[in-house]
This record gives sequence, C-alpha cells and structure tokens, in this order.
Amino acid sequence: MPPTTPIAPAQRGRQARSRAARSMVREQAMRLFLRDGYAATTVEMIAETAGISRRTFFRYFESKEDVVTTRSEDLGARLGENYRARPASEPPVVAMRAAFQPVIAEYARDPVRTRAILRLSAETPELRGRYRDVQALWIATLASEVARRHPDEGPLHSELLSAVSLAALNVAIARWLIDGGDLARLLDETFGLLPAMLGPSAAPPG
Amino acid sequence: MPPTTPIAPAQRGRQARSRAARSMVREQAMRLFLRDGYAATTVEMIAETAGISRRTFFRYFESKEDVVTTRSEDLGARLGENYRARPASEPPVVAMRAAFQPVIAEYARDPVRTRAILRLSAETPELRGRYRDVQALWIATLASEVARRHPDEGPLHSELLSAVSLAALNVAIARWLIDGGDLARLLDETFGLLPAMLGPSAAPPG
DNA sequence: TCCAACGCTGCACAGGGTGCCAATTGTTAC
DNA sequence: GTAACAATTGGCACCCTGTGCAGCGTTGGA
Repeated sequence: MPPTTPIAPAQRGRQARSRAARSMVREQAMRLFLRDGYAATTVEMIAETAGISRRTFFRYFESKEDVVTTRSEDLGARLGENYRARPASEPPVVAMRAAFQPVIAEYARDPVRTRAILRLSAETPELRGRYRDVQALWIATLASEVARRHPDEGPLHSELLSAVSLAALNVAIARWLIDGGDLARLLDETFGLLPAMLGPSAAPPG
Repeated sequence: MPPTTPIAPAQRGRQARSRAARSMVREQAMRLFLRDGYAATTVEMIAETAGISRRTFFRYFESKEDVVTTRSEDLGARLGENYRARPASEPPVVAMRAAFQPVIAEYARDPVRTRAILRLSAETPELRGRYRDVQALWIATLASEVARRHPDEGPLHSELLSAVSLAALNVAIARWLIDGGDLARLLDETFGLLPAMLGPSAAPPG
C-alpha cells in the first residue's frame, strides 16, 4: 500500500508463506464453525487448532467474521465485469441475470459446503450483517456499470436496477437454502417473474 | 409472555415506571450517540448519564444496538396492515408504494433527527446489520400479505415482490440521506421507475 | 407493621478486539 | 558461517460488550 516501500525484492517468500498460513487458518476455522457453530467456536480454539496465538489470528484477520466473509468480496468485481461484457442489445434484466452466472457457478462447485456456509451466514447475526455489507458493495459496483451503460438515466435508475437484481438473487438463494434444487433454475424463475410482476401490464383491469 | 403468570394485579405502577425509565435511558443514549458517535459512546457512559448502573442498562436493553433499533420493529406490522387495506384492484406496485406511506410519515415527523439516526445506522456496522434484520422481518410480514392477496402465485412471487419493494425503499432512503429533499417524492420516483425498468416493454429493439 | 416480590446493583467472568514490547524467525550482506 | 537487519510472532495488559449470581433496598399489599 505505502508507495514509499519499493516492493522489497525478497519479501516474496515471507508473503507467500504468510498467505498460505492465512488460508490454512481459515480452513481450520471454517471446519470448526461448521462443526460446532459460529458462536460456540472461540478465536482461542481456532488459534489453538491452527497452531498460532490468538494475537496472530487477529493479525491475519481483522475480526472473527472476516474469516467467513472476506472470500466473497472480490466476487463483486467479477459481477461488474460480467455485466459489462453483456451485449448492449440485451434488456437490463436479462443482462443482470447473466451477470450473476459466475456467482452461481462458484456456488455450484461445492453445493453442499456452500449451502452449509450460507446457512451459517443466515443464522448468525454478525455474519448476516457482513454478508449484507458485501452485497452493498456488489450493488455499488453494479450500479456504476449500469450507469455507464445507460448514461441518460439518473443514479436512482442504476442503483434501483442493481438493488432489485440483488433482491432477486437473495430471494432465490433463500429458497435454495430451504428447498434445495438447482439454484440457476431458481434464479431464472425469480428474474423471470420480475417483468410480469412489476411491468405496466400489471395494471388494474380498468 | 408466560401464560402461567396471571398479570399480577398491582404490577402496573412498577411496570409503568420501568417503561418510563427505559425510554428515558433511550433518549439519553440517543443524545450521546448523535453527539459523540455510536462506537465512542460506551454503555458505561450511557448508564452514568441516565443515572443507572451498567447492569441495569442491560436489563432494559438486550444489547447496545437495541437502544437504536427496537423502535422500528413494530413498523413492519403496520406495513402489513396498510398493504392489506389497499383495494384489490390496485396493481401490486401501487399498493406497495401506498403501504410505505406510514413509514414515510413517521420519518417526516422529525426529518432532521430521522436523517441523523438513519445516517448513524448507515455508518455503524452493528446498526446496519440490525437495520437489515428489521427489514427482513418487514419483508416476511409483507410477503405473507402478498401471498394472501395472490393465492395462485407461489412463495417466490410474494417474497420477490416484497423484497423488491424494500429495495426501492432503500434506494430512495439512501438518496434522501445524500441529497435531502422530499422522501415521499423520491419513493414515488423509485416505484415509478420499476415498471419501465423491468417490464416486458424493456425488451430489445428486435 | 410485616412480608414477599420485585428491581437495582456490584462482582466476577467469558469473549472479541487492540496497543505495546520483547523474543523469535527469516533475510541480507559480509 | 556469522553478524546485522527487518519482519513475524507471541505474550501481556487493557477496554468493551454481555451474562450469571447473589445481596441489597424499595415497593406494594395484607
């Protein structure tokens, strides 16, 4: 970060080792979280399991929550890129649905574990909060892409489209956690519902 | 709550006093939060200012966050009632917009203070989390009303409509916190954008 | 006036999170 | 190989939120 530090030529070894350690600690922690629950797992237990001190744990992660949530943060960037890559001819909703595909794909790589983690995040207040924060970032990223694509619309438009799309994602995920099944199909369903539900054709029979 | 306790006939005095004390503590706490910030205000300071002990504070409020958030929780019930009261002929989006009016009205009673509190909630991670939790309750309440009104649609439909409406509210509020102005008008704008943005008419020029 | 229920408080403790400093470890240069 | 250097780590003390417990005083009723 500090531009004054000229990439110490030999810090590579340290950093790589540190990063490996970090992700090892995360794996151990997730194992404990999924086995015993988030609240029941103290940082001390994690540190002990990972063979480090409590203090070092907090050097690797800013907080206990970070262990669970930091992985998702970069998904937002990909989301934005994917939306931008969609052809301009696509209607907004279709492009949005398509942009979420990578997230779904990520989730589908290990559905059992993903569902367990998402369920943990849904049940734990702190994690819920963090998860929503991450989504707020996603919305901001998406909104700036939407604004770029529709320069004539105002900020209300871009933020609303992004927020509504995330709402559709969340509804689909919530359903997925309850009923299981194919998340991609559920996403198709929720996005498919939007036009009829909100469109002008939903006017009163007058 | 416990049905075994037969409403001790003379607890009235105590309870009333206790409730008054509780809301006095809340007022003091809010004053400190708004003046010094949420994190910078410790429970100890609140207790001292209110003339009670730290322990007693935690008897009045389950947590520090509760001081700020518990007031909003019953708004959800009103939201549901309002939606149910709308004529069946109204299209969903219009009925939803109308159902939010009481919330807006509540906010408009003291816009300056409301904006300060909402800004505080937006800036403080813990409060953000709680606020979203409260909104999740609102969504659930609204969804059950939507399901009652549209018995032929599935749960995906009712949850989605509710979640999208809350998203519209949040976008409007976020804008309001930045630009100020008339929140009711902003809500009209966001809800007004929905049909064109998501409706079938937004199809590609093909 | 007495008593029983209730509320309040202080205390001790668990747990998350942080600043500080000493010790350990790894890296570089000789 | 070793001395000097920097980064990583660990331990310690501390603050803050939150909770169980037990003693105290007050209140309201009989």
